[in-house]
Amino acid sequence: MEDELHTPAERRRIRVRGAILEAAERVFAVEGEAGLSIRRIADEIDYSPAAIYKYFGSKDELIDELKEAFFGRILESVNLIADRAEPFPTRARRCVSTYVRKALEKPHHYVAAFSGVAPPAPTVPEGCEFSDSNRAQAFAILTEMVGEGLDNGCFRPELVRDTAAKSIWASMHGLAMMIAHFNDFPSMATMPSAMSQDDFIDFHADLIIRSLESGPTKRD
Amino acid sequence: MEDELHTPAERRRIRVRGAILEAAERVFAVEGEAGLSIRRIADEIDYSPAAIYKYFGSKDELIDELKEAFFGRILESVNLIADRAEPFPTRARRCVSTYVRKALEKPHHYVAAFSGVAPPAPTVPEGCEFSDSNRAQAFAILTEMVGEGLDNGCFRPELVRDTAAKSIWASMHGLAMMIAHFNDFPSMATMPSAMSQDDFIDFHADLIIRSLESGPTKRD
DNA sequence: GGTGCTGAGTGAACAGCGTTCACAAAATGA
DNA sequence: TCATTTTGTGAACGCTGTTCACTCAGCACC
Repeated sequence: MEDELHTPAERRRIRVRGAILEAAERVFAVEGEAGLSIRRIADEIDYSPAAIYKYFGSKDELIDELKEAFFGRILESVNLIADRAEPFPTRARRCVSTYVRKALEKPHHYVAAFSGVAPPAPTVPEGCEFSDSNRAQAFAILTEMVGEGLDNGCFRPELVRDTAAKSIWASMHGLAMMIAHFNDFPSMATMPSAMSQDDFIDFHADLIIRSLESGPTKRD
Repeated sequence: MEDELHTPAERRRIRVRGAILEAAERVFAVEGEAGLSIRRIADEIDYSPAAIYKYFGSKDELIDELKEAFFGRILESVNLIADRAEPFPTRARRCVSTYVRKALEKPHHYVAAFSGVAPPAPTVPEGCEFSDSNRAQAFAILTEMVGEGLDNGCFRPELVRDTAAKSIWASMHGLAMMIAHFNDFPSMATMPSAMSQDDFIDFHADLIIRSLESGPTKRD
């Protein structure tokens, strides 16, 4: 909680660092990873390109920080919904739809966060990944939710918490990626008459949760 | 079916073009989009970098051809399963799991195919996309399958074919992306004891189809 | 057979990229 | 005030995609 460091040098440093991140964030949100270059950031904050390397070890390191911060904000929003007092299966559905909607506020960020390919061997990652903390937190929210559904009998008892949680994550991640990638999803060019994007997110969330529910489910 | 063009010049041209694509495919599969450069391809086939531009308009054009070919191969495999005589809900599940498994045979290809972000405005795409033909075919397979499930009463009658199909696509796409991105999915570093990757794919496929089924579903 | 012509292939160059490095300037601690 | 550390810079290296003037081989036609 004691974020305020007092020496002028330290305050100056985090201010410049923040300016770099903020400029990068701005460019990245609009033009994506392709439009973001070290020289571009340097122009934006009126510094020389080399200066940025006094604050970040590499471009990847800088971008990773952007991605993780954004993903953290998504999790924050989902957490807010998860803790809200609301009847259960509805709340679960809202968690899913909130995740997707939050992710789509900055499609470039979200897609970039998942765009690397991890190597099969246990070597150091090539594609940039999430910190274990973010992965773990995303995962914790979901397992907790599944656990709740199991406890109150809403979900099928034979389900394994962790496994079901990963399945939910995969499915909602897929929708976020689809909409981010195809600007016209779910309408799609070949099939113009379709559900609105907002309605589709809710529909998808319903399907995801429904796949876990125990009894024959009925909706209002 | 009359692919054989007779003039030596024409045959030579498609042979060189094929060599370029084959070299690119090889490098791309192992090192991904990052490791693939025009100069690298040129080295691989003992041509000058400029020569490649006699066969492809740009690097993006070349890579798009790789991606589409790969996605086409995925669809081919899924189509084979979809047409096979097999009891229905099982066949539907197999379509989903086949899609995921095929996609994961070349993770770099699959991830790259979905890595661009389409602009919100109806301008020309910035991220590389699928040809409408591939999108349409992927979509056609799924809608047909959903239609079959609706006809034989296996799926809930209130479902809309196209909407349900898109939802399936999103969910299975999500799993493919997850496994491609996190090398340890679904185990994951923080939670090592978990289902095997193969079993998880089947489990996920089961959940996806189950979310569409009408009655209380029971499995063997 | 000689004569254009079309297309394949090339080396050199351009602009941009991430990154490094020796160096100047400024801020800091004594 | 002096020494030291930190901050910022310009120039360079090696890489990238792409273009362009150029050469040369193969083909059609008279």
